[in-house]
Amino acid sequence: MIAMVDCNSFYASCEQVFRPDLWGKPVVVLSNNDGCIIAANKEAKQLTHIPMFEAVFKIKHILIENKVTFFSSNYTLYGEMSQRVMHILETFSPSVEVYSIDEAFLDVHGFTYVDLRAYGTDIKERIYRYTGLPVGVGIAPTKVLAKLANRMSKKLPEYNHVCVLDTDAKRLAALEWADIGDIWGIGSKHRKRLQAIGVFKAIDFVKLPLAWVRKEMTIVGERIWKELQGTPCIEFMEIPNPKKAIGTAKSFGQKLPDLGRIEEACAYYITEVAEVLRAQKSCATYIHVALYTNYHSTIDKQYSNRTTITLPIPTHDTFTLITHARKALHQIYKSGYRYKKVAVNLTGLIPQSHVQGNLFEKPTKTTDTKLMQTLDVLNRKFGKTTVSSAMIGTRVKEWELVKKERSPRYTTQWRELLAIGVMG
DNA sequence: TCTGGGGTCCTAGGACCC
DNA sequence: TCTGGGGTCCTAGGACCC
Repeated sequence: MIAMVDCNSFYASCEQVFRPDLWGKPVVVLSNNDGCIIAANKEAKQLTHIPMFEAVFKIKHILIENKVTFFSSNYTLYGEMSQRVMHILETFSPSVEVYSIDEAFLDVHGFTYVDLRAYGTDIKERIYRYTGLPVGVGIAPTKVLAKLANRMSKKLPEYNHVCVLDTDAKRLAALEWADIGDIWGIGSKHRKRLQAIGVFKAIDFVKLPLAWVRKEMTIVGERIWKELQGTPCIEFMEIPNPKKAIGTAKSFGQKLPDLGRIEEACAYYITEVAEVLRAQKSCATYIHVALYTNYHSTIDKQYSNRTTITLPIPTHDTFTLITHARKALHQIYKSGYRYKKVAVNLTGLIPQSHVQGNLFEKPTKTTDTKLMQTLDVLNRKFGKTTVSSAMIGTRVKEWELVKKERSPRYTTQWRELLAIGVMG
């Protein structure tokens, strides 16, 4: 059996933990640049005219009319709250797969003498008591079914956020209940195609011939089909695989026509991704750089382009990566446009211990990590970009993200700790 | 004026190898 | 008339996840 634990409206809940005055009131969290809504709590979701991912400027009046509190995203806070939840989960099972910032699978096979419903309730209550975050728990024989159980735990009040599918009768009842689009791995495209042939419920889906599913939905669909029947096909991954690509593609806070400014942003993004690359002890073989104008705009001229550079020797050296990224940027930049986004991506990631040199250069030259190690230590201790390449510039970062309504980083900054007022 | 970001996996097709 | 067979690697595009 597998348990699936998922935090309710995670980002919004994190904000509410530190704001008791907002308990029971509608709260939403905005994307980078405060562009659209990416999370909403139960109360905000009940206001049906707040669609997810809608542009904020279009519905700001609705938010204000309904007294919805909105926050810029505060990933420092959410990341740290997530770690607290994951640490608690590790006390419940020797084997935990952290699936995303707010979800984890727990391996509970062999828990023969454990009452799984009581176990799930214990998880839910302990997390709430220790962190203030509400979660749902679904327990079932496969991951896809555990995901479904988790959904039922939240949607059907009688479960009270803990649902166990431990018999075939319960499994079939769950398949009768679930809409096809509710199934993990079936997105909007497949949902529409399935509905077109009369498949509306999960139970209809498992009645389809496997050959059809395989042909129309590839092996991905086949796995979902089998998992819904109770046959595990999706591996439990306690130790995450190393990343195959590390990239960043953030929109600028404002549109930038000037190559110099874009170079600074590009160097900054490379600095960020190179740090992640080194943390994983990998080196990159390829750098992809892409440049975009604002495709939503009807008044700006549109242009976008991308290019890939193959490094002579794979590296994780920030300075080498910046040099090549800059070359790539120069290849695709055209003047006369107002740019909105630059994207950098590192791929062809290999372990740093496996870097091959070429005829003219030894690999040690590009993976001599002492300088980079020192840089990482300093920046970790004294703050991001305490020491960095001059390419990121010293001017005001015009490209920086807009975050007008960010809450304090309550759990990671001494100066932003929650202050409790004393009456009288 | 203003519209997110970071990933994964799978398949088909092209280029190439022997 | 009629043109092999077995394989790898890479990329683009599609679909999905949170």
